Amino acid sequence: MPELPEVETVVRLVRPKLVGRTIEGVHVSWLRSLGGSSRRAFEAAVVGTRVRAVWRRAKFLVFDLEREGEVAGWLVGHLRMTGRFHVEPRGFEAGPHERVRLDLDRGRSLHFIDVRKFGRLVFATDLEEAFPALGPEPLGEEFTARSLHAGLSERRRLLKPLLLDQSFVAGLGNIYVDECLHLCGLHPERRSDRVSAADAGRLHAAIQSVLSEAIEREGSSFDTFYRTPEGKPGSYQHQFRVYGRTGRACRTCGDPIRRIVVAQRGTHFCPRCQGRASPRTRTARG
DNA sequence: AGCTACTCCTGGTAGC
DNA sequence: TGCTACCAGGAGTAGC
Repeated sequence: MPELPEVETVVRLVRPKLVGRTIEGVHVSWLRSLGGSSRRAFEAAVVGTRVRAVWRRAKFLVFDLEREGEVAGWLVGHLRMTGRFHVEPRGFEAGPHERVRLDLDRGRSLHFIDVRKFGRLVFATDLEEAFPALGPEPLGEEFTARSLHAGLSERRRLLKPLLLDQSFVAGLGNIYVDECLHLCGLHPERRSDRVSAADAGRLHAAIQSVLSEAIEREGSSFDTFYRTPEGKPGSYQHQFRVYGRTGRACRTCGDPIRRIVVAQRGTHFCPRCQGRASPRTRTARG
């Protein structure tokens, strides 16, 4: 599932191939990938524009578009579970899962490929409107141990669903949350307001080190879905401490990794290294 | 405020 | 072999 490290990898690899290119045509095979726009409106908005910049916010990819030097809007992409971007020579056969294709100058095309069709490539004239409420970037300066501890303290939620909440911190997903919680030794069902400042500091450090290392390794590929725009798998999956390791030995203590379901998400953790969940009493009815 | 359930989707796989 | 049933999961939404 593409999370921040995978999206960052895609942005870095696709940027040099897209910046400066003009969009000469579009081909849409799955209308809903456009997020509610019609083919005609999308085409009118995008064809003839030039890509000025490619960047990332949370798990969104953003292409700044200009027309005759003026801002013409933005293309906002989200890979969700199975989305991929590839830049290939014109005529490249991207297969049955291509949803949108942008034909570029200099004989190239950008392919948006998405098996499960949850991903989006949306044209926006207002960036603020295009994004949902997003918390700080976990690798940005705003996100500190202190701010994390303050945020945890003012909510009363279970750690795992809170860390998955993009309005709390933007960019983590199911895999990296499990990895971060194991690294800092916190149970996914610990209540957020019961995390000490010291533990929040460890969690903060864990988030930054897991994400940075995953970016260095170009993300994680453990099934056929995520590949870089060069078609290569990432390699962070070899570092997984808990994700997908149910029943196997914890790399720290040797006890078996357990899988439970928290907030409808498969959740992997070491019962010995990650302590106890907070008791559920008094959380539901106050 | 915070929880669960449901929705969108398809490929893979378990069970028969 | 071939069928059905079910699962994974990011994020939005509805309802309690």
